[in-house]
Amino acid sequence: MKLTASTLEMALIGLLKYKPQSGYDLRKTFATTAMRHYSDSPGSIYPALRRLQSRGWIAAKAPTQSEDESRRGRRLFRLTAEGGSALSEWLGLPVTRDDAMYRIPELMLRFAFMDSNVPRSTALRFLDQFEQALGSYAAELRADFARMAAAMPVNTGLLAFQSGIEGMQAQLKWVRKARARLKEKRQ
Amino acid sequence: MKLTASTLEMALIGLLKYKPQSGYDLRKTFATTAMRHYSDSPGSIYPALRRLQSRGWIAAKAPTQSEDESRRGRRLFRLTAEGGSALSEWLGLPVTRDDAMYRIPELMLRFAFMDSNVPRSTALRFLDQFEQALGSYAAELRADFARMAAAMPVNTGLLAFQSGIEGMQAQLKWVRKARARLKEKRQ
DNA sequence: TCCTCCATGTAAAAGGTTACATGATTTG
DNA sequence: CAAATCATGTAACCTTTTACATGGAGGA
Repeated sequence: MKLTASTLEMALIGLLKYKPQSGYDLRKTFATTAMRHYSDSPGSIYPALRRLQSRGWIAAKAPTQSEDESRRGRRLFRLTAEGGSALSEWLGLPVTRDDAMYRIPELMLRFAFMDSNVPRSTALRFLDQFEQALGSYAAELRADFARMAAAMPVNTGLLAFQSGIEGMQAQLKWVRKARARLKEKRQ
Repeated sequence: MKLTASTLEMALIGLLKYKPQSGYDLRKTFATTAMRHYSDSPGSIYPALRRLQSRGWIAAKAPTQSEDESRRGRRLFRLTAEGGSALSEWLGLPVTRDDAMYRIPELMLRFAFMDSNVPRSTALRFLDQFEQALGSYAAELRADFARMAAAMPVNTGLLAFQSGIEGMQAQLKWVRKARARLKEKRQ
């Protein structure tokens, strides 16, 4: 079995955990909601659903029904037990420095799906690790900035670089606020 | 001729405009500097250089030399006149709402390369258009947020969404500061 | 000569985009 | 039933990732 799944696949898994849906439903979600960064093209969704199905993570809603397998028309998918485990495992993965450097969107997707899928402690650990990873990244960025300012007399280049730094600082600020929020409402 | 080029290709073009370099030099830049978000794998760089060469945007440094074409070893590439035009055109492209929603990294790459390649007025127009696009995007995000807060009782989901909003606000703040910087130093 | 970097080449697989095709279902 | 819309399928192409292969240059 494949050990890694694409971000699109995990987005599908998370949405199907919420409730069984058709490929078309999922496409509409990607097309019209805050998840619009994921492709809503049939050429990405339907093949992804096939992969997930052949991996055993999702299944057609009523697998025992005697319907013709090759029929067309609306087909609901649901998450299997294996798919649920895969989701939980993915949500509980440690946050690495590389994640914070290259995969922020995936991290935010993970965090978004944590509610009602993993205990709050997992979300809090995620935020702690995220903060640490961002701190480590910040050190690297400062070194880069020094090297860059020395080597190139490039105005817009330095400004573009600063945009990255400020984005990271905003992310760091968010992490701290999010943690405070999660702790405060001790449900 | 292809009308669009990948972001990696434009990154290569911009670096080659700065000075002629070998594929290995470019790989090292991607591996060790602030441009590390671009792939430094040989499987992406060398094929990309081939594509640019066959498109006429770059050429081997001394094209008239009688060297064996199929030799290995270090080979410098330089930007051609066509490549320079393609770069200028790309830098001068208008900033759309879709750019601000889906292609921030490419926008920042464009801005980084503007210095010494296009007049300052182009950079200022870029920032104006970027600000307007971000404002349009912000309206959409607010609508999303309202719909989302009503539809889902998801804590971490809403928090993740806020991270996106705050990132956009940080970007907006940066745009204004960058414009002030560019205007102040009236070189 | 041997070893170690430097530097480029390439094949296979995976995933996404675009564009088109086609089967169902609803509505007038 | 005709038209529009819902819903899925798929083929061609492109780029990237991964992994491995190969050639050149310099030092011990």
